[in-house]
Amino acid sequence: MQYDFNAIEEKWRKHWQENKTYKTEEKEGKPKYYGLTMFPYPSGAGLHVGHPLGYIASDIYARYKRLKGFNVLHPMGYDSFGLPAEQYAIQTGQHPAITTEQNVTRYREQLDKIGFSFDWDREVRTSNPEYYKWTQWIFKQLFDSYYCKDSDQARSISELEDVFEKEGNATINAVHDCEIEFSAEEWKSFDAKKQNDILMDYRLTYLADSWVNWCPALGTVLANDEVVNGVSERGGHPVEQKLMRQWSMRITAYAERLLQGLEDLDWSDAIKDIQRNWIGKSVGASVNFGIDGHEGENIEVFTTRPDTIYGVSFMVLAPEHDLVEQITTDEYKEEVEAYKKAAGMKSERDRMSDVKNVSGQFTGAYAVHPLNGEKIQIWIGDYVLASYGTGAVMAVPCGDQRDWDFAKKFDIPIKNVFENVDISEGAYAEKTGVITNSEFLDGMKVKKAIKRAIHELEERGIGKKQTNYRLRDAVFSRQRYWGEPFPVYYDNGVAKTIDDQYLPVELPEVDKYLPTEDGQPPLGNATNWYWDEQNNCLTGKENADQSHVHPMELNTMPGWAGSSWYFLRYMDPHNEKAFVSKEKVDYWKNVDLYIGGAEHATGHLLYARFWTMFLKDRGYINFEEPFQKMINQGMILGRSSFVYRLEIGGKYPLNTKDPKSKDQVLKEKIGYLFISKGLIEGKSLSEIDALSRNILDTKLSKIKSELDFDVKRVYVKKDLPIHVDINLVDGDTLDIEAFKNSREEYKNAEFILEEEDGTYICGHEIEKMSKSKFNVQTPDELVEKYGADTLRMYEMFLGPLEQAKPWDTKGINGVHNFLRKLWRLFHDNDGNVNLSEGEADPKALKALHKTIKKIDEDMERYVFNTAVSAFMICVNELTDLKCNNKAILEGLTVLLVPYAPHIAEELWEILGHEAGTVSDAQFPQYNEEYLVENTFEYPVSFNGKMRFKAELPTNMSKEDVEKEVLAMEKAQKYLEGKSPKKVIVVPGRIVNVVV
RNA sequence: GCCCGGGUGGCGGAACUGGUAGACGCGUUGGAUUCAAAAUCCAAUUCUUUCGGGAGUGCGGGUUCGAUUCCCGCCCCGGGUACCA
Repeated sequence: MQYDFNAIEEKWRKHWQENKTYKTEEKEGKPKYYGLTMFPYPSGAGLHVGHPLGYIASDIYARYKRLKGFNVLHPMGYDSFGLPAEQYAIQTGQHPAITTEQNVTRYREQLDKIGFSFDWDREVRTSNPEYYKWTQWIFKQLFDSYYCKDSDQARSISELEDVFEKEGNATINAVHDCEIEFSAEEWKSFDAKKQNDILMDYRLTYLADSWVNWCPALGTVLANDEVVNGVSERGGHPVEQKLMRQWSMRITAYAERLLQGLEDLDWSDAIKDIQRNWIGKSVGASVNFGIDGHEGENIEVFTTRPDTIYGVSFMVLAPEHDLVEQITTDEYKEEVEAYKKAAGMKSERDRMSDVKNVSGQFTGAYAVHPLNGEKIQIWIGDYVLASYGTGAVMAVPCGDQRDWDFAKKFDIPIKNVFENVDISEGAYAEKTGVITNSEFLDGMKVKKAIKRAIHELEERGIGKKQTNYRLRDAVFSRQRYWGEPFPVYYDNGVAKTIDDQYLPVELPEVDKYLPTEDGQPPLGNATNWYWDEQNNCLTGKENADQSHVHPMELNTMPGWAGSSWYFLRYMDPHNEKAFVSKEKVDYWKNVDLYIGGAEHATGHLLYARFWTMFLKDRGYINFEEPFQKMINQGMILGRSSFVYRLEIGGKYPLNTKDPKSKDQVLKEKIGYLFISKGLIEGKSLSEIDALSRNILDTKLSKIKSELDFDVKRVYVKKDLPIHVDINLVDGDTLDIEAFKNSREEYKNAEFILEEEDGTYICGHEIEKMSKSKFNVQTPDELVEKYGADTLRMYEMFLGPLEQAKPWDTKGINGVHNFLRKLWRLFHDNDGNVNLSEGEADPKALKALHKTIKKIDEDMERYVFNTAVSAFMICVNELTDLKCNNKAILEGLTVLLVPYAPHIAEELWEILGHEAGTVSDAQFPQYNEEYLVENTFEYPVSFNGKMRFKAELPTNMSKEDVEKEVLAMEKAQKYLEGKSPKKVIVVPGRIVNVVV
């Protein structure tokens, strides 16, 4: 029998499904392994070959761990709330749930074909009410918590209320936005609304007004990168800044822990760095500067260099700073207003890209240096951002390049506080050196001076040590339909959460998915979207006038809500009493290996860490990092093909009016003309025109009679590359007939072909895979043609997992041939099973054990491509040895299970084992004895150049090796009669002779 | 600008701590088998050469008996980030 992969793979897929081979077990005495891949958003386009890359690696690892005797949890699910389905719903009216269901079905079909060992009984979908019930529940937990800085953890908000009740808020050390201080008595005297408002300032998820990019035409808020030049990227509608009351997550409370936690994670440095930058910790001091003539007013600045405080020569406020209006003198009012206006006109993007142009405006006011009492000018400048720190800086031009540029531009004196440092050409920003001209800091090194300065500032009550983070609280509201509804209603403006027993609050039906006419989010269209406090159910607007009926929250949660905790649900997916049981989460703990794209570095991967820390604080789980080790798979790039369309134009008699529209007519009449790549490569337009002359003239003469205007001739304007579907191209050769049939307008297209062989050659380029580039390779066709085992191995063989690489099917034959060669080891020339029993050949044993060792090492290093090579080498060697020994082939079969599970099952059965049991076989034990060599072939180098090889016993001493080698005839030749200066012998490695 | 990652044959890539550069696969060329094809097998394949050799891991230098690997300077590509005080 030939290697019939179709039959084999179908057989085993069915077997695995029917026997639930990959059901997760928690057998006693076995260690646990939790392997996870980022779950996909089920888009309409289906999977392309890039998707399974990470899944295959993850599957290989999970299967490997299983063979190594682990209880393995390897689940899969769908991140099924999201924009594309909603967009589609807006266009077609089809409910996003239906679209999602269809897409999930398609994904599942595709995934099933690749032979993954997922335990599908544990599938989760974030859009399922049974799932988002618990997303809502976690939201409520956050709502009912505050962050206590003393114990450095989240605690119940009721504890906080107790404290308020007893002591007010003066003693409490919590993360909050509360601007007032109150006593216990005052607290008790506040009405419920006021108390709720205050608690809101402490909650870990809270309502606050935040500035957003509001697009009235789209009825939604846009992310910064969706706004281009002040208009929406999609559609070009105007965007305005608007204050909106929205839910936020107090992730900033966790800034330090999110930063410190990175230390112990086995993630790539790239991702850690991105998170570190995002959190953006800077340590320094806040300092208060008085304002001349404004008693009691202060400018608070944040600086990381308090040691340079004597180098301050001016102050800069952000143009939006609150104090600007108050302190600007009459003399400068006009200029300051003008500057503010100009700065306001600039988009953030403009301000970013315009780094070199320094601008600013003097306010006429002076600050008072808190240490030496000097008067210093106060300026405004748009290089100072209102949103970072205090929106004001003390400018130290000798130590900061931006301040230096500013001082130079406006002729402000620069004071040097660094000993023996020249600052005539630029600022000195290094954190080394000795401070001078700074009174009590003179002669101190920077580090010491910083400490001393802070000490002094604190002593004199003008400043304090402070740490700043760039990280902002995360907005948690979306003006969308297809997301988790908030379990929240508003009783006279006070947000209240719905009791746990009535969760989930299910997403209501709406008749359209757009915002309402008065700009409310889509949920404003729902008929039953009021909460009846008395009957604990949703009800309609008609009951809204009853005192116990209140409007529901109209926003929904963002995409990252469901994905922030999904890894926990897999442990206990059907639990109706808890998001996960204590028992399950204590068993499986965090994810041992997480595989996914690097693009989620500041989104999902940060939020999931935040929620995990929070859930730990509240005692639901006992670890605080979700993903212990992570690998980010690189993107698989597509190979796009291009055809080159000739853009034509006409030469008209003089005085012809409106040649453009006549060109258009010509274009339509003449139709599409494509030219092969070989004819335009490196050619000028006039050369191309000359090549096309014949066909153009013929064409023109044919249609001339149909024209109602005169044309002298037709010429080539340019050659326009157009993406062509890669399915119509073989290598670079276009299937012209198929291309013509692919689109109505190409039916009558004409082609200028290669002169040599009359083919049409396409151009190509490596790009991101996307539908619009017609370069998407789906796994399905490859599975059909070569089988899943081949696809799995080929995707791994392509190169290191983390690296981006172009997809090219050219090499897939090689992997497929390998599997066929493996098959032949078990069969004779007629295709009958042919195995031998008994002792194995030592050479075969060596081949096998070398491979065991290599696979083991590669798996421990998470290197998959070289493992495939190792299998190939092994099969090549066994083929050369004509080895059909059962014991050897058995070992090889088990080794291969993670990579090619279908053929491994089949061969396992052929070897006489119970069907379907190879996944739980034991990984072969490596035995070093088989690899012991008696001799080693020493490469002999002269002056570092390898000249010849010398086979010598491995146990020979250094001295003897030297003697033997030098005595050799070949050595004499390279010595040229001289005696060697030095001979280096590294036993078992190399001999190097220095002449 | 700053911070990461990378640059090795025609192509994907290998070489774990400095020790035979180019494993493995693709492609290409030649051959065997076959009526023929598919499949399979064998051989060659970094460049250059006067067939002795010479050069060679982005470029220039250095350390070393020996450098793809370590150090210094530069160039190019990919990703992240951005007046962060």
